[in-house]
Amino acid sequence: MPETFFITTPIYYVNAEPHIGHAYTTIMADLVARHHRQRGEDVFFLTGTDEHSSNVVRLAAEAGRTPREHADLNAERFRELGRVVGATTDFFIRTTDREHVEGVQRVMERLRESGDIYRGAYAGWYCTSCERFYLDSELLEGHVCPIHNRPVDWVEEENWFFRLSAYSDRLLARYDEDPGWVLPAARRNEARRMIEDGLEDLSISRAGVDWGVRVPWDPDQTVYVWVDALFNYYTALEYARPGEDLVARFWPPTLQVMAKDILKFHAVIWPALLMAARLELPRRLMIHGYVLKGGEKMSKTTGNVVDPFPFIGEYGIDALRYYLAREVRFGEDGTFTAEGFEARYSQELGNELGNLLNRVVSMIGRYRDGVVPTDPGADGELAGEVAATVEATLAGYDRLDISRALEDQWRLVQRLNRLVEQRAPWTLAKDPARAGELDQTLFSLAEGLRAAAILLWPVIPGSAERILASLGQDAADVAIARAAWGAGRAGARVAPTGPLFPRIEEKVA
RNA sequence: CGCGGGGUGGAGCAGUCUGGUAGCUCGUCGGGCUCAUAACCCGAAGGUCGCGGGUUCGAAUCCCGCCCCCGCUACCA
Repeated sequence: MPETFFITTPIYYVNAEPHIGHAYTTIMADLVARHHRQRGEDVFFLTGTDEHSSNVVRLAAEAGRTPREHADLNAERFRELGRVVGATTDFFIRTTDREHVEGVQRVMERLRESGDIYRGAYAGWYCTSCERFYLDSELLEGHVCPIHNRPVDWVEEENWFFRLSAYSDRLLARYDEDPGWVLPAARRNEARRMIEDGLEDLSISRAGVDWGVRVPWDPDQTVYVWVDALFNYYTALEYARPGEDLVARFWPPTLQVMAKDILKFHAVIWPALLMAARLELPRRLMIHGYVLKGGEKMSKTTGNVVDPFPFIGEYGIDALRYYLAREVRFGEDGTFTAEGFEARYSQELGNELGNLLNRVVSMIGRYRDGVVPTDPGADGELAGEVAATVEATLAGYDRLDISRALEDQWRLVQRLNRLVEQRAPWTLAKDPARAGELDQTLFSLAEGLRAAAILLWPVIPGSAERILASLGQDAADVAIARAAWGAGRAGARVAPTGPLFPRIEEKVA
């Protein structure tokens, strides 16, 4: 049985406009998912949309729609985003799915059995946009929400509470037993600090909200949206493939990817809820940074939101995947600039990688009638470098330092360009006595490029497949094992192709 | 106030955990090559690593203090 690998993105809030940040999260998760598929693992990649909360009801009403219509419309936009960025998602969950709703209700019963659910009174100022209570001291003059600048409501209600405070020790123990549980370390420390500073019990239901999951034993209450949302990771497995027990096969998540703004929900509340429900905790959480625009957080207010769609239309999805993976160090904030994007596209993808394929295929065509020479077996040094790059790739993905893995892979690409200059095949070709050297050089170039394509496949899948096809290799077989020196199809016939990353004159604003 | 991140040649970054010649990409300047998407390769110039103290034979890296920027608040990954 192959190892299983269950990876998730957060579910995206339907009220949001899909922007490059969502694309980034999905793309990074997809890189990891694809990489593990290359290793031959049994991968399940989950994403979806978060559709409940009174806020959805309000916005839907403002748009003259029912909540359902509103959610349907926007969920589709996120589904579309996933398609456009090339995400190999296995299932797209919507929290309004009937099966999810029922799943959450079953989970609520499990939580209740823990004995850590109790009924409590809550009175305070509540902002429906924030979905949270405020202290008097936190509010602006006249009881106005400091975030939304809207009046808050005085709410007195009986809610169901989760005894989160009782889980501090167990949570800290989890952190201690595996320092790599939450990555990167800075985020782990931050989460730990939240726990050490003391946890308050969590209200996990709301009264008077219709658009949500009913608390099974108290239909007047609906489940707090975050509890509803978090358990998507579990409920999805219950019904993603009817007739199959994916829970048994995939639970718990091997890796959960998310941005730093939802650290507390995933690194504190979520594991506590799982403990209460007697479910295994995720093996690892990866908290990534923000894609900044001009060094600032993107915001609709300041109008600096980057819409990924035009860039994808102009340059192709591989270019965006490559740029984000390379430019933004996984785990840290990074900056998106049109100039940087164009620079990496033309310099690295076009000039270095695309042109490398072009010149290699062209030389094999010109000097060897399009047939890759068989391995003369004398390029041990290059073979070693390829092997080292494979190792660096595996290690990089294991540490989730994907930017680093990509840098290492790129060094191989650059090494191959250098090899062309060093060996100067055009000179070798003029001297029949050096035919052996020429064979060796052309084989090594084709072989190195073939390995690079396989290693780069998670990041630039379409382009990698084109490279393999152009080299006369099976583009469908991208198993990491095939990146080994000499593992390709022998005596392959190359097929010239158009430029992989054509030069582009127009610029996308 | 508190929590977190950051300040490294013109620009953008790595290196800081595990002290020991400061590295990468772009840009600039000079040279080479001609297989290739006017692409590729080689070389050079350019940095007192935010400021001040301390530890040390030795500090970008460890310790103390200070300054500045950013996030934690938003439609939002």
